[in-house]
Amino acid sequence: MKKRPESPHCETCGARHKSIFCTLSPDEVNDLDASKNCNFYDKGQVIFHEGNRVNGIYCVSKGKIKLFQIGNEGKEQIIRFAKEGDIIGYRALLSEEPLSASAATLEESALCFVPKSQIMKMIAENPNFNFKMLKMLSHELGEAARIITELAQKPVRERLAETLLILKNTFELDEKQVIQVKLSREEIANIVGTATESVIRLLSDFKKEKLIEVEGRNIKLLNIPELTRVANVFE
Amino acid sequence: MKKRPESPHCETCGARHKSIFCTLSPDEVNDLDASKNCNFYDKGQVIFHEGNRVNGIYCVSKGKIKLFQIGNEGKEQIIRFAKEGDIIGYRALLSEEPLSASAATLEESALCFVPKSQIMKMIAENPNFNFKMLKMLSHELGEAARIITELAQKPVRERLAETLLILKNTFELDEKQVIQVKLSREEIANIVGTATESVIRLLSDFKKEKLIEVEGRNIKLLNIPELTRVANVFE
DNA sequence: CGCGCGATTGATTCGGCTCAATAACTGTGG
DNA sequence: CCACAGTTATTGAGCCGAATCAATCGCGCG
Repeated sequence: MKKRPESPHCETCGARHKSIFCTLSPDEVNDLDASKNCNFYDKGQVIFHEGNRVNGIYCVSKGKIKLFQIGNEGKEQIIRFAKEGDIIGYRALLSEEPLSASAATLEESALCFVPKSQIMKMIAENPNFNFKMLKMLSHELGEAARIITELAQKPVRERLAETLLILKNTFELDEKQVIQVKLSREEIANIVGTATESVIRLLSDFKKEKLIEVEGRNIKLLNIPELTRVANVFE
Repeated sequence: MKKRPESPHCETCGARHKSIFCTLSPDEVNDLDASKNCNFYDKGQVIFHEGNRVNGIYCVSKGKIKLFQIGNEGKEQIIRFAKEGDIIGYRALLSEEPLSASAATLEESALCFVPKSQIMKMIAENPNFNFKMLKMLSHELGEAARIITELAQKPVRERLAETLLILKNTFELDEKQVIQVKLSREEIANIVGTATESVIRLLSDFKKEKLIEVEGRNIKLLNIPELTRVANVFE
């Protein structure tokens, strides 16, 4: 049996301070803590399945998560990522629709489940929290719109360059400029919306052009300004 | 000078009953009405520009609106539509970011501007309204995710078929099965994310296959089940 | 040490874009 | 009411980006 770390307490949870819960009062934090339920996941485990119902949200205490849909040919499309402090499942909860995406861990992770009642209570009683929620949703909506335009209009090379930059912003670089997330070539293809082989060929092009360096699943960014130019992003 | 119809009163505005404002109390409706400002637009007029700031939302009292982004090559990408009872501009308002899209009328329209203060007041004081807002945003987010997957994975033919079905659901059919919105071939291409010529060729294919009939900008749907099959949508 | 999946590379095909040339249509002014 | 100009729609030819298919390579791991 795998040894499981202690379930974190919201009060001391490092993730909380970067999360939507960062401005709760001490009382509210205790409330949240009492209602939550923490679970640990191995790499690659599914947290929830597209199409199912949810009765709460998941807060990422530790780890990295991909959210994806399965297209008609069974191909995965990665919609977004979540990391420490992010919440997932809130879209389906608030719209009262089935989950529009599945979630799976990209590495060993810990997630706390917070029941709907608790979320609704905070929305109703804490205008600050409510406003943060509205803000998060509308921010996401803007991101989604941007992605739609780029998928519709940009060639794969530009989208891949941009994806690398987005991964950098989401997961940051270490001191060696390596993006702090490990994805298979196929997963990268499933973000960009292309074939695995195309990702491989283009990454190898970028390598030749000295924009990146690749070692297994580690990608080191050598020339971010030029990568930005290749990505053709201005905003 | 163009003759302008009377500014509608929220209380009697037909659009209100299908809108997010449908459950306001009489007092709130009066409040809303006092704060709003109605404007009339010709076909093709721009209501707001991507990148600008907003200080309120627009409620469509009459007419049809397209929301779109301009990609790097200057190509328009239509993100969504709004019709009677829909509101636009709320994403930027709530996220406190610049507008992520521009809005333009597809026909003569009337829109009421509701200032931020009024919206915020209703969010703060009317939990029902607040919840509707959260629900709308998260619903939209789900739609956006679905569009992302389809853009990334489906061929143009399927996307066009699906677009026709979406237009049908959004704008309805008249008694002759004609979609009740007039779009140029280029605009259709800018929804689907393809070239104008491709839309023309595929519409002509659909015509040959007896799926649709076309007369100028009127599109009549002859065989919705088969069109659904072509669109390859199951959900 | 060998199995098996993920990564890579090459060859080929094809969907869909671009470019170019008409044709049809819309609104305008005489 | 017609002629003209400027769009918008249509059609054809050719090209190209990217997908698919096939084979090989190279780990990571039991």
